[in-house]
Amino acid sequence: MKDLAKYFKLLGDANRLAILKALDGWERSVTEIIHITGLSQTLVSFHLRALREGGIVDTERRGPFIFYRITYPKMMGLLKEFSRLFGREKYFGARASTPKHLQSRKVGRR
Amino acid sequence: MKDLAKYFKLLGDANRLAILKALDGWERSVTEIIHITGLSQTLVSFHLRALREGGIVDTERRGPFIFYRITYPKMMGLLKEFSRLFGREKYFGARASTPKHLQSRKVGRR
DNA sequence: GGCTCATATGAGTGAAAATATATATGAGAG
DNA sequence: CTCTCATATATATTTTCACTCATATGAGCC
Repeated sequence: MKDLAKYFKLLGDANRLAILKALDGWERSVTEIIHITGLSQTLVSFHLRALREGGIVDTERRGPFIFYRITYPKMMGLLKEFSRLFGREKYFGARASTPKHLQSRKVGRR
Repeated sequence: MKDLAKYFKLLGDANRLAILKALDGWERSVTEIIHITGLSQTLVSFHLRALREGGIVDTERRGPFIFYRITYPKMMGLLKEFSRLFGREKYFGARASTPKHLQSRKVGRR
């Protein structure tokens, strides 16, 4: 039971949810995540570490950038179902897009 | 976003998950929950309050007993999907049964 | 009324989690 | 090798949370 709770604990923070939403369907660099969420660099880095150590996100360094993506392809779908269940559809309905000068990549059909 | 995080925060505790599992498909009195989970009366009451105030469980008093049930019929299904997603199927695979001398009621097809 | 069983509440404590500030590391450009 | 940009980490502070202990409330029975 404990480890399942661990995953929900990770999802139980508004800033981490915002980060996951930013990653929905995309690979994104930390800088992008910072811009999309409006959170401070340290705070984003802090939460990314938590998500990474919890196994919820994956990373890959390419040049100076570190790209993050969601580990479990189906997770965002479940998040949206939860949203709907609780009458909070609006929050996970749309995915953030990417300013052109930033370098994220759409994640292939997974 | 905030309120969605609130729900996940509620799910992010092993004792609360144990309580929800005890309620899966059943209405249960507090005493039953105490016996099934093995948690102290105060602790169960404490977590039930959190779940109740978060809207995740409903209550109904019948005589001296207060029966608790899960508010969102589909929630346990989603919990199980999450479990599977993270490779934690075992935890929400089976539902607890009821000792005969206790008074819980199966919840109708919902 | 007083007694008992079922459950809730309030105050206090320790621990963990979120955040901020400061500093470090790692990669590429020149 | 130095400078800069991207990102991480260490430490301190603040806030939130789980838990316990003690006590209260509410319903039924005598």
